[in-house]
Parts: sequence; C-alpha cells; structure tokens
Amino acid sequence: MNSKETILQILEKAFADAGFKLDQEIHIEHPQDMSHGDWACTSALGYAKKNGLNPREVAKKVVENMGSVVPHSASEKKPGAKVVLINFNKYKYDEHSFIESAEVGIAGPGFINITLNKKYWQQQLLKTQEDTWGTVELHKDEKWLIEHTQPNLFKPFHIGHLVNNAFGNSFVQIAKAGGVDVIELSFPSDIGPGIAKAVWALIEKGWDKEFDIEQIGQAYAYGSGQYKEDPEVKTKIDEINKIIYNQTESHEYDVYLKGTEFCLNYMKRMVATIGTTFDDIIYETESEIKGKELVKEHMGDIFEESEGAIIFRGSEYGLYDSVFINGAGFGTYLTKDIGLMWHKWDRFAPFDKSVYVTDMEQKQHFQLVAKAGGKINTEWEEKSSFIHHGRLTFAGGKVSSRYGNVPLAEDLIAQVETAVFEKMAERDLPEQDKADVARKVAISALRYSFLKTTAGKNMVFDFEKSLSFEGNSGPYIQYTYVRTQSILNKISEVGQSEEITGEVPEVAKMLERFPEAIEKSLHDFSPHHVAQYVYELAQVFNSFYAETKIADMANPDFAYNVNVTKAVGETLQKGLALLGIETAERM
RNA sequence: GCACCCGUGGUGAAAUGGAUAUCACUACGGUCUUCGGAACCGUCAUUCCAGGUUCGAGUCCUGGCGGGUGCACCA
Repeated sequence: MNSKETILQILEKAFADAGFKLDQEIHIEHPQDMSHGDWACTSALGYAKKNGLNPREVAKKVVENMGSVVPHSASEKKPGAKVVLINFNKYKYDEHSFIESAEVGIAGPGFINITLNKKYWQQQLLKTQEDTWGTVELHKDEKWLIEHTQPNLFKPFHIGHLVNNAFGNSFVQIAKAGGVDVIELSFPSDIGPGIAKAVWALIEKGWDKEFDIEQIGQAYAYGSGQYKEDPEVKTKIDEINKIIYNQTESHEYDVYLKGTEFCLNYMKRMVATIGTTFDDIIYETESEIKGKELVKEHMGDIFEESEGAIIFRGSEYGLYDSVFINGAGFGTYLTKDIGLMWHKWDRFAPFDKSVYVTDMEQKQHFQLVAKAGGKINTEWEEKSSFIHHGRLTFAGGKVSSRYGNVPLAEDLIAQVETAVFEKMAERDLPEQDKADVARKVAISALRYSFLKTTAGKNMVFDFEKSLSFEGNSGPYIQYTYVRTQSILNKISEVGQSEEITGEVPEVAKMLERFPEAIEKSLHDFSPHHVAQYVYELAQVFNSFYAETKIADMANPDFAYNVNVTKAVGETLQKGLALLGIETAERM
C-alpha cells in the first residue's frame, strides 16, 4: 500500500462523511507543479455540478471531514487556501500508520491539495533500500510470451531490427519488473523468396563453400537485383524456393542449411552484444507447415478459394481480403503467423498473454492474423496483444549503408562508439576500460533515443544531438549515475539516518514515483514512461547536487543526503536496466 | 478509392479530461579556487483549422487540411 491508495481511501470516506453519494470515482494525481503539493484531488469539481454547488464549497466540506482546521503557515503563502491537518491515524489504517499526517489545502477552482509531511518522506526513503524496490505487483503470477526481433536470416541485422530489439527487450524487462514470468521469443524468417535469392547468388558467385556476413549481405542484394532484371534468373530462383519449401535433397538445399545455421549464430551474437538472450526461437519453416495444415482444415468455414489461391475475406471485418496460401501452394506470412500461434500454444500454454512487438507497418497485418486466428481458436485472438513501434529516420548526419538504403546495426553502433571514444580521449581511464565504457555509452545513446518516445511514433535519430550526449540523452543519465557513485566512494561511513532538519528535497520526492512509472509503461505498453522518469530523476538530482554539498560531514543533514544519493544511484541503475542500458562506474 | 497512425515553440519530444502546457536542442547571458562541467541557473519562442461534448479539451466526438503507412499471391 502506498500513499496514493491510502489517500484515496481517506478521501472516499471524507466525501461520504460530507454527505456526497459516491457515484463518481475519486481521482487524485500529482500536480504538475510540485509546490502545489504531493497529491491533488480534482473530484470536487465533478461533484459540484451534480449537487448544484460551487466546487470550492464541495472541496471545503470534504476537507472539513478530513480533519480539523488548523492555522498553518501554508495558508499565508496561498491566500484564501484553508489548510487542515489530517491525522492519518484517526482513520485507523494500522498497516500503514507510518503516514502520520498531511496538510490539505483548497486552491484554484476547487482542487484539494495534499502535502505529506516530513516524517512520511523519511519513512519512504527506507523503501528504496528494500529488495523489492523497482518492482510492482501489477501482474503478479502471470505468464506472458513476448516475441520481438524477427530478423530475416540471409540478410544482415539492420537498424530496423535494432529498434525492434530495443523496444522488445525493454518491454520484457519492464514486464518482469511488473511481476510477470516472461518467455522471450524470437521468430526469425528462415524461408521465403528472399532467402532463395540469396542462396542462388551465393552459388552463382562461388561463395557456396565458405562465406561471411559481408558476402551474405551482398548475395541478398545481388539476388534481388537479378531476380527483377533477368527472367532466367527468376525461374532459377523460383525453383530454389520450391526446393527449400519442399526440403528437397540437393546442393542448393545444403547451401541453404549451411547459411541458415551461420546466419542464426550471427543473429544470436548480434542480439547478445545489445543484451538479449532469447528463451526460445520458433522458425518460419515450422510455422509454415502447421499454418498450411490449419488453413486447409478450415477451408470453407474460414478460408475460401479465389483465383487459384486460398484467401481470408478480411473485408467482412472491416479489413481487407488477403492471400494465405498462394497459387504455388506455399503459405504466405499470414499463414506463417497462424502456424506461429499454434506453436506458441502448443509449447507454452497455459499463459495469460502473448505479446508481439513489431513495426507499425505490420499493424493491419496482425489485425488480420488475430481475426483469422480467432476463428480457429478464440483464445488466440483474446490473449494476443500487439505493440507497434515507429520507424527510425535520420537527420543531421549520414550513416553508411552498405547494401540498399538501410544502414546496418553494426555500422550505426560502431559509428556512435567512435564518437564516444573521441569524447573520452582526455579522460583518465585505462584503455581497456575506455572500450568497455564507450560501448555502454554508445548503446545507451541509441537505445535511449528510441525509447524516450511513445511507442508507435516515428523516431528521428539526429547525429549532432545524440552525439553531443547532453540534455535528454542516455549518456546524461549514465553520467548522473557516475556522479552518485563518485560521491559515495568518497564517504567511508555514514549512519542509516533518514532524519532531516531542512525541507524534503524534490529529488527525494521523485524517488517515490519510480513504481508509478513502471505501472504506466505496463499499462500503455510503452517504455517511454520509464525513460522519462529516469531522466527527470537525473535532472532533479543534478539540481540538488549543484546546490547541496553532499559529502559535507559538517552538514546536519549529511547522513540523509548521502542516503538519498544512494537511493538515486540505485534507482537510476534499475531504471536504466529496464531500458536495456547498463551503467558504468566511471566514464 | 478504402483502412490505420500521426499533426504541440525554429528543431525533437512530454503531458490517466484538470491549475500558468513541461523538457531537451539551438541562440543569447550567467555559475566555475568543483562531492567529476557529459553539470547547474536564467532569457526568447508553442497545442493544424472549424464546429461539438464537458464545470474544465493538446487530450474525447464530427467535419476539413497536411504528413506517413497498409490494401491478394514479398516478409
């Protein structure tokens, strides 16, 4: 139980005691301006209309029922605001009697502002030292599958994959913090015409004995080009495609198998460098077979024939008609996704939710998948959730793109890493540490720039800004963490005191909002609330740092300040971890 | 054409229907004998248009305008 729930209960009782029928939910929120108090209730405005009263009068009646009116200095600060002192113990909330009192005032058109007292904040600081700090129980005992990073094998990992992985992996961490037992899945594309193109080109170029990722990338680009230009090549590639689908024993199939294994290892290495290890992988080859079986089973009742293909009449559901099995008898990606649903349930059921993390462009595709899948098994539609992120575009600089026009993930990371390295040239750090730190900072700059935006909106990666590492950036937050550690390292011993003589600093109040940020991210399926939170925490800490000499033993609040610093460091580290960003001790 | 997403200072973003719309970048000015300046403080500048719902709208509804994406054998 936190302060929010406690205050809500007290307010509900006060509204009832004031003679109002509780027909609207009582609502409280953090005022935008912290000087208005810690919580604000806006419900008096809603109740006023219904009861034909002035909102301020409603607020007054409610406040009078919360405690006894006492004169207080705050009322002098805000003219016209009546201030009361609530004695929380009066309400006999024994389990959280640590909340002793709070100040309440009426302001504006009828807001009820609540300011928690110092004692509350002192006790609150202790919470950050518990093992459960940084977790919430929103989805306790639930089991979710979260699928992200669906790379095409035979194609290098590009920035689209990097973005997808950042969102997917971050959401996995946030779900875990929300109490969820997560199974992190990948669904790589290991079959389809694109792959046949690459296999053809590998053989054509004589790279079928041995190849590296550079050659795979070139083969894919070359095969795609020739497929369009040369009808003979098109015929050959279509044949190779059949060979792969039918698993026909041949040299082409051997090259395919060899390439698949190679590319899969490459993919695993790539995601490992950015912090992801999948619990399981489901392949398109598996899902295509099962999906086709299911589509054929439901011919007539769900699917129908049209122009030699098997289609689903999505247009009957406000979507569009689409091909599930093409004229050649191969399942399209819709069918593969139907098969994927079957495999998910086959392997992991029972579970509570199956989450897909994909690009926005796929949104309508997945509406079709959910609709058609739901016809086969209603649970497939009901338990599936779809998170769609935006696309990454670039501004203020160029990223090399070796093939086509999509830059590779490796190249982008390397480019940012080089910039970090240059920035670190004058730092007094051992060379091998510099490399490690440069990597952490580079990945942080990239991931944070993706995740600070609401999932679903397109993102702009601006080199000039992102490489300056100033302001609202991942490195700024990492730097703030380094500051906290640097201070703590200077201090050999400090008491466990939460006592404070002065005002409770904003930074201490911000700490309490960490669990709220996690809950919001879970609720909106978007990590940006956590990103926003760690940034704001870093900001208020830096202000605190600028005006307070923390490592000053002569300060009567020395122990308190140090404990706040410790809590900030821990919270920044945990918050960044939820975004898949590591901290460094120095940078 | 139909469907989906988006429209907030010069730029990039934030804001469960609540108070004076917040933050970063840029520009300009300041802090600077420091617990690490990748920092802090200050100044300038914003909700696409028209209606509607509401005590209250950047947020919800309707209609425009603008941008992006998807619409059958690619994934």
